[in-house]
Amino acid sequence: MKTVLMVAEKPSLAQSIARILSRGSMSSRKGLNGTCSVHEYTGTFTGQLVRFKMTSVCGHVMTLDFLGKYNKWDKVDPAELFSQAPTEKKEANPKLNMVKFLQVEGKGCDYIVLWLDCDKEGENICFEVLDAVLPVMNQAHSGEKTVFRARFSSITDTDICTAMVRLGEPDHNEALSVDARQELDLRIGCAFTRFQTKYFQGKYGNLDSSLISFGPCQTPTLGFCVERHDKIQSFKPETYWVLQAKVDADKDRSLLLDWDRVRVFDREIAQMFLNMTKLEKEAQVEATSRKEKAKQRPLALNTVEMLRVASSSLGMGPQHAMQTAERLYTQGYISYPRTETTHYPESFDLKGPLRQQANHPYWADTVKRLLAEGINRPRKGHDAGDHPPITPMKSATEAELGGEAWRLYEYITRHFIATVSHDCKYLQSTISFRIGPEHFTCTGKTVISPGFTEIMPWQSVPLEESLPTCQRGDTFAVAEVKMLEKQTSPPDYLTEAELITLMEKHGIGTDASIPVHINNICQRNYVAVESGRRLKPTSLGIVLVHGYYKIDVELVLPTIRSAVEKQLNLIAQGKADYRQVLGHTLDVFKRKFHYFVDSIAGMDELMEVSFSPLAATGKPLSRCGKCHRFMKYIQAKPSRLHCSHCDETYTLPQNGTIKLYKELRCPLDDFELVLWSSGSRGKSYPLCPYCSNHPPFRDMKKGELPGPACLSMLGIGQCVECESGVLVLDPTSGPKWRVACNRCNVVAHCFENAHRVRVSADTCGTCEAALLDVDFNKARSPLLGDGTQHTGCVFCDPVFQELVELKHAASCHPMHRGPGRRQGRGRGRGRRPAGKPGTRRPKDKMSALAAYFV
DNA sequence: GCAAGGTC
Repeated sequence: MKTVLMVAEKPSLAQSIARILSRGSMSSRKGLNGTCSVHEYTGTFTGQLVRFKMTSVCGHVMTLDFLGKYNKWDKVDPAELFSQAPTEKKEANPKLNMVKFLQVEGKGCDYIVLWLDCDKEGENICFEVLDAVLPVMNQAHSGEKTVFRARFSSITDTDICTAMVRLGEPDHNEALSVDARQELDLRIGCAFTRFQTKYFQGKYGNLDSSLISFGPCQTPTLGFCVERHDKIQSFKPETYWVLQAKVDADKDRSLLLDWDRVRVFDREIAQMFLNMTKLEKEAQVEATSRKEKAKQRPLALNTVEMLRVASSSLGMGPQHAMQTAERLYTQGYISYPRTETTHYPESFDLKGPLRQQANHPYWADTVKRLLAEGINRPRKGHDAGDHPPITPMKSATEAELGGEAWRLYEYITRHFIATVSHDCKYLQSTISFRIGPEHFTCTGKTVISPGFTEIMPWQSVPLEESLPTCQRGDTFAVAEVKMLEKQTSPPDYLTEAELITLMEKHGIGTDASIPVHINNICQRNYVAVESGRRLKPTSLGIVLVHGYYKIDVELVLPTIRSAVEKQLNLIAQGKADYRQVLGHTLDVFKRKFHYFVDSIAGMDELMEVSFSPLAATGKPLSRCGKCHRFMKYIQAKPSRLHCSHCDETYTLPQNGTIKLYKELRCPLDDFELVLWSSGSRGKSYPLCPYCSNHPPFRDMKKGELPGPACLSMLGIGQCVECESGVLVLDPTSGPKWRVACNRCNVVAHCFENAHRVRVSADTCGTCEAALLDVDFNKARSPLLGDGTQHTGCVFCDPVFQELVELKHAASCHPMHRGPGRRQGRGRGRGRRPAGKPGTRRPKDKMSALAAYFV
């Protein structure tokens, strides 16, 4: 029997589609990566009985990156990234082993049906799947078609079954347009980001951002926030005047009337209108109206609307809201949370999910009534053909979900119930008055039936006293006419919800990536989230955007993306050549880049105002090995040492504190050593600022710590647990002395209360580790007799063995540690494992250490 | 270390 491999874009869709096509009779198993499942069943395909294997990928299989050597920031001129630097496709998520998985499942299959999402990205993934799978599939008989594309617009029985009988072919042009987008984003984003970062980080010490990034989505996103900031800054309040009239309605009730002119900006004119009305005793009723109006129930919920409400009403950031929604989805409480669609397909069973809510403590009454009296069909929304709107799938209580997840679930559920409820109906009464020559109006609303506002009370029409009944020609006594002086007020900072709306309107990002872009500009310190989730740009964010305004405003305009996308669409439609569009667009941006580099002084002028030069930042810490002057320690991210005399900067390990280390100097380069430590219970080790930036040994990675020069004074021998680590004495750890591995989290506690511990120049005759020279405290010396000094091997010496206890550093939370590392505590009694068979270690310590790195 | 786009 022949086999048909079918691939969807994500595991959940593979399951839904397989269930529909197999009519529920399938057998399922997990794939080798533990994430994707394979659903198998038999059926007919092109008139023959076949075995179907339905599985999925997890989004993109591959991602685009530069060849490794072009990722060295110090060695590559960012301008090269526009054309010279070659790119390669790498597995998007190596942990998932997607290519291997597809090949295991695809081996021996005869046909393939691609069920990827029906958008350009999905079309591109089709070809990623084919690249992986075609080489291992059975060879086709001559002329026989083996590759098919299913096109569907919703995940319903009819749509899926129709797609299955009308299989087509994957669209190469659409896939190419995505290839082009990937390459453009990569080349342009990385070139600008690297240039800006290096340029400004090399000049300013208090930027407080380890990266100064640029991107066709994130930069316009930041642009929106700064645009609002500028509006606030340049706002000039204006004074205006309004007339307010009050008439007597009943004995003890008066009505406030709104002026039909709303407001005027000229005091004298306002005064003139006041004078003309003030003398009038009566207000004439000119007209009355009573209209039944409706407040529409909401459209079914899609991702972007959910994120807006989560931010504005629940106070949850988009990234967090999305994570919470994903958890609710995987636990089965809600349907798939990433969708653009606000329309339920005709065949969608609305009553099923509603019935689930019929006994919920908070809304059972409303739901039961809806079920008994009949639900209202949801409004017609937009069908993007991806997934149904976000729908609660099973009932849940606050206790069950807890906190944030509950609040989001509650909103989703209330919103869903609202979409099948009736509109809110109310009566709007209006009375138009004339006082002298001026016209005034009074309106009032009374609810006829609350409809959906019952389940969404925050949307309800506010209760108002009803207006008095009257008709044209009636008069009311004027109680008062007065002139109020008011001022226009500036807009407030952009709310996250407003920003989402702007991004959606300008096509910046997608429902899945909008939260990521917002998160990026926050994390990079371009904007800060203020109360009410308003986004206030930082001085860095403002300087960046104003700099783009000065140099090349297109870099920050929202049209930067849509203009490129227009070109990409030509590729997708087959109207333009992929190579040509790519080459042309890269050429345009390459010119922009060179102009930007040439004009960077314009942005720099703005930087100077807000930030201090490297030389003026930080405090003197350690001496430079070249000029022997003090270098300054700059604590702001990324922490580093700067020698203003040599104009050199040396980056330091992050996330820890740096101190001077005993004024010792590195024997290789004469730089003063510094001591890095992380947290109170973490590790610490000395390092040479020069060695760790300019590794003296081949193949030693930059930033690998501590530098071998320092190890030469403190290294003891190979780690007892990991392959490549070196055990290093932590010379600051006394009186609870420690020896720690420079790679893994092995820590040995030893020689408690010893006065002094030093690494000796001699090595152990048995295991070749460096000997330790220990001065014990006289009163507590473990040595026989009254000796206080002992030299020996920490692994082999019988005296020392009793004094060494092996542990693991608490530098990271146990939850995040890999499984193999938690070997518990144990006394480091055993001998150090012998070297690899057949390898003889050189005696000399320096060359022994070099052997680890070369 | 960088982009944006999928998804877990």
